[in-house]
This record gives sequence, C-alpha cells and structure tokens, in this order.
Amino acid sequence: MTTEKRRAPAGAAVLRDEITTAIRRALMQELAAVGYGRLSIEAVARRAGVSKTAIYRRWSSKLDLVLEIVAAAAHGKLPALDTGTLRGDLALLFQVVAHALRHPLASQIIPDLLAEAARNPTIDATLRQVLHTRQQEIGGRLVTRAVQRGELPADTDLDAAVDLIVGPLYWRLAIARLPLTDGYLDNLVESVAAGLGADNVLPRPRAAPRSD
Amino acid sequence: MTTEKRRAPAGAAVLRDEITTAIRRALMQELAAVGYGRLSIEAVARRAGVSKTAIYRRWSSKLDLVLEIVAAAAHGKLPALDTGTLRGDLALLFQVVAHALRHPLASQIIPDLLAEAARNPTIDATLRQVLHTRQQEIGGRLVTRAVQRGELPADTDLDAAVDLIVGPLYWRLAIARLPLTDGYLDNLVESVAAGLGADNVLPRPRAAPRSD
DNA sequence: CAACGACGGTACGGTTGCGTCCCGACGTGT
DNA sequence: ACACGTCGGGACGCAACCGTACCGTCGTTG
Repeated sequence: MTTEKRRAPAGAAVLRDEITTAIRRALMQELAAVGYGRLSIEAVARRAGVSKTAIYRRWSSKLDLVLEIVAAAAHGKLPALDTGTLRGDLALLFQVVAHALRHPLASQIIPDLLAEAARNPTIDATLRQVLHTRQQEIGGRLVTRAVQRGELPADTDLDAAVDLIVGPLYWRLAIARLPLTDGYLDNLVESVAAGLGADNVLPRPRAAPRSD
Repeated sequence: MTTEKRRAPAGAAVLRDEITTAIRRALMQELAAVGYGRLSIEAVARRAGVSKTAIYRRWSSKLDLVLEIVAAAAHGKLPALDTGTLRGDLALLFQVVAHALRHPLASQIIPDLLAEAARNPTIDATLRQVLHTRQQEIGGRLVTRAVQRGELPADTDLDAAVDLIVGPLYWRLAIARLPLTDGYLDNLVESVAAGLGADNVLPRPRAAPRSD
C-alpha cells in the first residue's frame, strides 16, 4: 500500500547540490571560527545562506553533520609516497603535511577536533579512522620500507617512529604556529632520519644550510 | 568624603579562600569536561557548590576567570633542569612533561586551550607567556648548554630544536593519546639527541633495548 | 555591644540556539 | 497540462545561560 504506487522524487523535490556544497563550506568556516564546542546550526545556516531545515533534511544532528563532512574532507587525496629512500619519503610526507596545515581552516579545525576527541568518543573514533589510522598506516609503511632497504634497524618501534616523524612538524605548524623558514623541512628530514637511526647510512650531508 | 572614614572590610565581608579554591578546582574540571567553548559560569558554580555571584565578585568575565586561573596553574614549579649532559637534560625534561601530561585534566585542558588560542588573541598571548615562552626558554637553555659543551653543532636552530624536542612526546601523549611503553622515554632521549645532531659525540649506546 | 559593609544566594529580563511544524514554491514524470 | 511530492523558509515552544539587582546573613572592628 505504501510502496505500491510510490514515485521517485523528481522535479524540485530533489536535494540541490549547490546548497549541500554551501553547507559544507559554511560548516568548515564556522568550525574554524568558533570551534566545535560553540558550533551552532543556526550560524552555519546563516553563513551558508540557507535555512536550518535545509541542514536538518540532510543530517540528523550537529554531530552527524560534523562527522560526515570532516570524514569526507579527510578522505581526500594522498600520494603514493614511495620515492625509494627514507629521506625522500620523509621529504614528500612533510611537504604534504605542511601543505595541508597551511590552510588556515585545517590548522584551526584539526587541533580543535583533536581536543574535542578527548571527550567525545564518537569524534574520537571517527578521527582515529580517518587521521590516526591513515597516518600510522602511512608512517608504518614508510618505516617498513626503510627497514626492508636496510636504512633503519629491524626492531624499530612503529608507534615511536610515527611520533618522531609527525610530532615536530605538527607542533610547529598547529601548536606553536611558527612559520616555515627556508630549509626548515630539509633540515627536519635530516633530523628525523637521524633520530630514527638512519645516521649510519648517510653521514648527514649538511645540517644547517643557512648563512645569516 | 569617600576615603575619609573608610573602614577596611572585615568580618563576613571578606572573600573566603575555601570558596575561591572550590571555584578554581571546579573550573579546571569543567574545562576538561566541556572545553573552553562550552564552558559556562553556571556549570562552574554548580560544580563548585557556590553561587554565580561568588564567581562574578572575583572575576569580571569568563575570559578573565580562565586566564587568571590557567596562568596561575601554569606558573607552578619547574626544576632547574641542568644535569650536565644533553641526554640527562632531555631525560629529565621528558619525565617532567610526561608527568604533567599524565594528569587527565592537563591532557584535556592544554590541547583545548591551544586550539582556542588559534582564534582568541588574548588566550594566545597568555599561553605564549606561560607555556611557549617558558618551554622555548627551557629548551633554548638546554640547547645552548649542549652547544657550549660541544655536544651540539654551534649553528643549531633553537626553534627547530624545540620542535624536535617537545613535538614527539606531545603528539604521543596529547594527540594520539597512546600509553608510554617501557623504555619509551629512554629511546626518545636517544632519538631526539641523534636528531639534534649529537650522534657524533656518543655512538648511540643501544637504540632499542626491547626483546619482543 | 552595636553598627558596619561586603558576603553568598535567589530571582529576574534578555539573548541565543535546538529541533519541529507548517506553508507556498517549484520542476519533473505521466 | 496536470498532479505529485519534496524542497526551502519562517515561526514556534522549549531550554540554557549571561550578567545584574536585591536581600538577608555574618564576623570583625571601634
């Protein structure tokens, strides 16, 4: 009876992609501006130029909205990241991370959501899926390949290696928020490689190519 | 006329320290529970078992309250941190940081406020004063002494060194929130020392004292 | 001992946001 | 061309919180 003569939605009775996109963009901006704690659907709707109903028709709640959009945004691109050497992989990874954290939106949203994840299990689970797992997977693969090449000791702790790889750059860009000076990433590659134990292979070509 | 026969407040007309303390503690707990964005004076008052007026008599606003209390809490103790060797200094520093971030309150409040600092200039200024400056000062002194001893190259970049020193541990404890396994800090000391360029002085006694 | 005066607590408008409901508008399929 | 049915928008009730005004209480000081 209900599904008998059911007709598929048509005409104006269809979600408009432009409005969905506007909501996504507005959510990101609001998230960066006020953080997850103070995020309000009304503000998102205002900024997007749509009505609250437009949002509630697409997502059931504020948490649902944030989770879906953030996960989608983080699912994006990720290069193969296999240059053949540990230093090459590190340099590429750092450039990708630095590029991502250059976006003002990302550099504000990511620390905010990570802090929120400490108290919201759902956000925590989602972030671990789209960020931690991904980063650990990438870092793990990077380290594994380096071990196989003989660049790193065989008993390298993956978790500790990931800490050493992503910690410094994240601290500088997202926490201390200091600019990337000339040659910073190059030096960081050498420092991290040395910290991982790769110093036996290459004798640190030049530590500080600067001349002030 | 006004200051002529002015009598100093006495009797019940004096701030009770026990209530001030209760407010401080409640603020910390609320800050950890809901974050700065959702922090409400009413909730703090409820948790402390006092009235809102008790809070507004002591601090003018939510921002004022948070700034004063957080700054006071961060002003606390800090060891001399001068063991005579780079590795000794690093080990001590890591233990202090790890101990501080072990407190659940600290590990939730600090990332939250750091994220908030990205959009609130007043919080940013306060945090830089009580945290960044302090850490950079300590890290800088640690590096400077190591340079003077000949343990590190003379052209070491202080900012980059601080990134390398505090980044990995902060990432693990505050972002990834992984536990500290046995020997993690010891290995981190060696890794960071090597990353800083101290590998020339000591040939890394043992990189990974584990046996799984 | 008596008066002072700031204390803590309650009560109060004003504001903001959540989530829902109802309405006219609109464009495709029959 | 018509009817269908979902869309977007505005309005609503409800709840929470901000910051303030008032009121009785209490201990010290003269």
